[in-house]
Amino acid sequence: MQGGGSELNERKKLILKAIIEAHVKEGEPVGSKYLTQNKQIALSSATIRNEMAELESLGYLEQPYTSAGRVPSESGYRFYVNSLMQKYRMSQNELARMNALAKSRLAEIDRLLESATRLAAGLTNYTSIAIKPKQSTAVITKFKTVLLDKHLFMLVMIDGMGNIKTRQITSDEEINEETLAHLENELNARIANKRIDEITVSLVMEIERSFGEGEGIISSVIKTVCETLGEPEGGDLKMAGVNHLLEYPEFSDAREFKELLGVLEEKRDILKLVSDSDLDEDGPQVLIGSENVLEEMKNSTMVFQKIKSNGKVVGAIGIIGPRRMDYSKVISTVEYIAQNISLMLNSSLSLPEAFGEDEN
Amino acid sequence: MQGGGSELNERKKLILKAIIEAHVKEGEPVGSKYLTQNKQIALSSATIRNEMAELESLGYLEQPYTSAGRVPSESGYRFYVNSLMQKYRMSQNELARMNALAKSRLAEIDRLLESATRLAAGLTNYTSIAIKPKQSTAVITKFKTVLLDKHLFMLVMIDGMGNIKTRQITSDEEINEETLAHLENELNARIANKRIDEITVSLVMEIERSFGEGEGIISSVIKTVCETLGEPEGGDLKMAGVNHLLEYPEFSDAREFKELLGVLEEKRDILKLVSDSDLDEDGPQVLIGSENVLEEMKNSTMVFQKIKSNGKVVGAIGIIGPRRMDYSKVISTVEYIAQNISLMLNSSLSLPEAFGEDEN
DNA sequence: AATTAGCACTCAACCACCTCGAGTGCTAAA
DNA sequence: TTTAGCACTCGAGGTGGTTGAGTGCTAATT
Repeated sequence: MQGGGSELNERKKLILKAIIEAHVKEGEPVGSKYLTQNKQIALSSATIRNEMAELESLGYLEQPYTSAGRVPSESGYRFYVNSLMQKYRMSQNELARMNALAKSRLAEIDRLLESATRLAAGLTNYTSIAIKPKQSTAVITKFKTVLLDKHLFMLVMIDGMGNIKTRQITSDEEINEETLAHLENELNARIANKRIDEITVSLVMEIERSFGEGEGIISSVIKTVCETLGEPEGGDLKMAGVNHLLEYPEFSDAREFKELLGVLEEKRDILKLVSDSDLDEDGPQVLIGSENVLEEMKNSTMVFQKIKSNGKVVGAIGIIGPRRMDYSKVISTVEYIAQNISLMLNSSLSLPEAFGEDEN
Repeated sequence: MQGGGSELNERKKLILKAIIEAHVKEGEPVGSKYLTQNKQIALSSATIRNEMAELESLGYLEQPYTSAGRVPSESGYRFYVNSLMQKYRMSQNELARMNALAKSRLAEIDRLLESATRLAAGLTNYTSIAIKPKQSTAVITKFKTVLLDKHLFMLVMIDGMGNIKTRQITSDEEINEETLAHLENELNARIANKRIDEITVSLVMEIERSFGEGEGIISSVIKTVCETLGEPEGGDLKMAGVNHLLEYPEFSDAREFKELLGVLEEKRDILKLVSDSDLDEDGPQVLIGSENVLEEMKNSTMVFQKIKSNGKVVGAIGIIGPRRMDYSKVISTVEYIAQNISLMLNSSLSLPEAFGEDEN
């Protein structure tokens, strides 16, 4: 289905490329006559028709109905992306907007990803998503506490991946700095670096015993910790530019669009899709139509790239649109943004290896 | 346009109510014959027709075209909501789902609102939004710092409204606990309780002077603080169940739906709409069609209620759907959820009044 | 052998026309 | 005051015809 395309001579490649680019631009089936306008193809419509017929029997083109023009098939797009496509040249304006992101120097990955989605959606006119994978917060390596009020404090947890999570916890009893410091020590001594199944009742009781009184908060703290460890958690998905999709006739069918929207809102499936994808692949990944496992996306294309910080995947940024998509532009954009973010994260001085060897 | 409806006799009210409820259920214009099936209305179709004609001339009904049935007008819905509607009785199942939210005991308003939107969308089958108003973080009353790593720390800021914001800040130089404690003190002494226009360069220089060395971080800290104060910030909008809207024929027109989606994504306008609404109104507020100022929402209805914690508005929860909406159910749902959340927030022991008099 | 002109054929899109029926307003009878 | 009866309106939906872009095939041309 995908066999390298070495069976295609140069002329077929030229025609296929022209058809795809015309179709992407116009959104309509491309006929033989239309292609004769193309200066690169100095052939009569009849000859082009013959070539098109062959390209169709090879599976690269499809005909919506007899006597309509041709439309690229999934394999057609795939071959185009793999072999035919030229690199997209960014305009000055586009470059400027991307670089503005880099200059913003947002430290938190959450806020950075949010800006990145908005940017990607704005540049491409498709829907953009940003993903933080559901990394298993297997253990918490370090606890910190901050007293906010007599009855309220904040628990800061740093996990093995260098993620920082905060939760606010209220207490009926009054809390003072000492109690909190004590709590912090106990947590770091007894709970830190333990998996959820290693947090036993006796462990909790030990902590409670070490508190003379004021042990009221402990159970809610432990509950919070366990929730943080246990939750499928982390898996977060932001999106922007959903409304762009409605500009494309492909999504004028409400039912289909509703399904896609449902998947995007549900988040779970998309997160899985990205997590399951080839981990070692550093560059942009392109899933065309049914290459997406999800039934609801069989008429869409997703382009995404993982974002690495110090060798670890910390997120991904992607674009979702119709199968008929400006692949060249989208792929370049995703690639450029993802690379920039990775760069920004790496330059803001490494975190991970520094953890755990610190004090505690 | 809206005049109390005292001009309507009981029979007209009965017919108007029946028309609206039939139209909400069926989604199509309601004819006089259809209404004769209604046991409550023991009249012939001809009589009903006469009444309908009068209701139309009073502005409560509209006719899509001669010889179609009648459709409620905006004023019709408005009158229905104000005077005709009966209280919706929740089913056991619905009550159970709402109470599950109350039991979750989420402390942070963000996460609470997120759960609430999902619930509201699920219960009503419309789109639900949750809003945190852009309260002017005019001043920060208290700073806290947490050292996370040699080159990274977290700045915790508590503003006048009791909101807690955290930002991570990286530094090229190494940071130690003492530097950080010093920084915290300086911030609390010099920056706390100052408006953004009161933070002068000389103030910053004073702080820098008080640091022998390691003053490298100060500028980025101040920058972060100013960003936090200056940003329109805070205004946050979550939504859920957008795809539900596509089930209603009202939104099958892609262009219109795209506009609504655009407004929802842009967030700004919706936030403004809710912020501008009657502050003193405690109950649910219903904006039908063009009662929404936004052009894009003139065919939609928004029902929302503010959420108060200790007398202050800390958010709102709402439903957006077509004008033809199950008002009774939606209003009850919004009301119930909003009340529950307010209750939860109040029961988790007051914050605001405790701030500022603490230490610092 | 490869290319092209020519031609018959196909089929969605478009339009004009028609029928159907739900629903109306009005009038006159009950 | 209510209702039966009737002529009328008008969108929805179906039919049939035309148009034209596009095809595949064949035969002529290079």
